[in-house]
Amino acid sequence: MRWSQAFIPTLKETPAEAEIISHKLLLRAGLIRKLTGGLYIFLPLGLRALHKVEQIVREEMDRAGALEILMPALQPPEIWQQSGRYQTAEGVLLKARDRAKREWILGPTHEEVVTTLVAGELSSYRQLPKNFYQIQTKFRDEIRPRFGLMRAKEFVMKDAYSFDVTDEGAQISYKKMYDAYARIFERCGLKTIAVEADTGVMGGKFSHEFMVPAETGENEVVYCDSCHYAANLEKATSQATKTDAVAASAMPEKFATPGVATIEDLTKPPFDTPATRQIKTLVYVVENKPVIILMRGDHQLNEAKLTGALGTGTFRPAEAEEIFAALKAHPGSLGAAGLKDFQIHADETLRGASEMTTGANEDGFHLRHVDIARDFAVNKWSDLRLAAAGEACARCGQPLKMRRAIEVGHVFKLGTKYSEAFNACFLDESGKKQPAIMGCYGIGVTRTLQAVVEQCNDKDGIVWPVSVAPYTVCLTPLSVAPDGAVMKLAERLYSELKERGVEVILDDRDERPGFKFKDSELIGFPIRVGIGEKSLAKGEVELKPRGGALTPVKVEEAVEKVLAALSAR
RNA sequence: CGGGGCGUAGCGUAGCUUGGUAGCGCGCUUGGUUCGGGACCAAGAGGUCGUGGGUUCAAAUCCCACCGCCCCGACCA
Repeated sequence: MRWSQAFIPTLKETPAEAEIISHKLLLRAGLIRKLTGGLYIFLPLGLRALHKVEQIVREEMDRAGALEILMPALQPPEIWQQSGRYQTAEGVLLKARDRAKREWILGPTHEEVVTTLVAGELSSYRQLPKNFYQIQTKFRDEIRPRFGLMRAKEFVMKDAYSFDVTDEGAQISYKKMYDAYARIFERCGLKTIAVEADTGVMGGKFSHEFMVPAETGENEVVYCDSCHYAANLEKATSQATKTDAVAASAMPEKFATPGVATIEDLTKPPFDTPATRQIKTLVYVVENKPVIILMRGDHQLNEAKLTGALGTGTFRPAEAEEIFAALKAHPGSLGAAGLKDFQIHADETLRGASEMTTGANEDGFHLRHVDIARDFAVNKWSDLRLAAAGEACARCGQPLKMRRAIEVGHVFKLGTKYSEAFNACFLDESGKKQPAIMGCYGIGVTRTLQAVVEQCNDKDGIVWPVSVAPYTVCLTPLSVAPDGAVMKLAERLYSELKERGVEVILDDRDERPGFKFKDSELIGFPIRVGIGEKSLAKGEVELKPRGGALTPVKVEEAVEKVLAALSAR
């Protein structure tokens, strides 16, 4: 490609819309432009990089034995009714109507479609396992699109769906995808960590997310350096540090705490009760009934875990009026001592605790000398707390760490939820009908692209890995007079590199050297070859890897040196 | 949806408090000089000041409503 013929609108200044480095660079380097919130146009360079990521994904999926198909983005609502997700996923569904006012769904994911396909086509165990994938635009009615391609209303996703005869088979399919994902992200030049994840509305059995560590990530990852345990904060566990039982507990005693409304307030004089010796009483409305949740004062409730403990996701924190109606007290003075007519869920950490302080269920009063076992009618004990950095790893006991990360991929073991809903069954060896055991596997392709930029940049711009760079080599003649020796050599190298299969761009613009250098560094081509009169006088050109040192190379060796430099990166 | 911020030329912005001519930088056009790290000089083109309403002799500026964008929270690849 000749730069003068291309469309590469680089920007010296950052548009106000961008907040994080990758978004700024995607705009400044002329890779994308915004149409409106959450919708982006891929310009030529951006599209080339996107295609590179897609191709890596495709090659690794094929290598793992998955079969590429393409399903419609437009889907009939009936199949969403059939899976039950017309209601449960309603929040993310973008809908459209045709001329007959019939409703359509712009596909946010394709479990329903692919399972319908399989239900009609596969009927024998001999045909399994199968894994179908596609690379396609997905639509989601995001509550808040953000950070350019990171979270958009429309994005390119690779989604794969595996169908197996047995649980063990499904496990193997899952492992294949897990391994393929690790290869894909590695080939994209990304450092990722695979973490245990919550299955959320997908309704699966277990899952892993592939995370790119980044301060700007929207996820919190909890990990352990010594045993390699890593999990999404939603899913993470830590050792239940038992609350010390203090012997010879007196009977509960009510005491006045005027104006005390928080755990924090009680830790101050004159009360001086540490948060670890307080019981936090939360009220949730679960399927229209109030449920009481007890946490230790220094712990936070993890709603993902609560979903698991309750067996339902339809709950919300109760409003202050609802709480008062149920307990005759306001938040800040709540307590569950002596309550009998409520479901009470408590976090494991509180098991056996005594000498605790909690609300008295009377505004302005608390109770001390509370003993969980003696004074509370706990219906269910579960792990409900949000893990925190510094707590002991549940596996090895070492302190856990926490960091932010970008989720670029997610593998799920789904089970038979969809195969049962769509009757995607097969006959096994004994002629018995069985639902296929499914897995589903997603990669945010556009997000992965941005994650690469987020991870690979310096003060001058993007530093593309060779594997996803829009062009790998930028030829920079410092003078473009067509009859000059510099441009003649540039043209010759341009042809030779193209012949050798190198994706090369020739900066034939009549611009000053500094201007061209800045542009090539902003865009981040892995190798730049500078061709100028000074070095040419010595029979040399200048090979400059992005972010590396400039090395003079002999003209006649230039092509080989470029190829060597590319394969070394 | 709740909270915060912002809409002025393609991009970045000043002006708004205290109403009266819309300014600067980048980019763009033309000419010239430059030519190894985002050159310089000169002359230009380009603006319904987000939209609608109100106040006023007069509104980018004051008031109201709406729309859009960005950030923080709930959602996810």
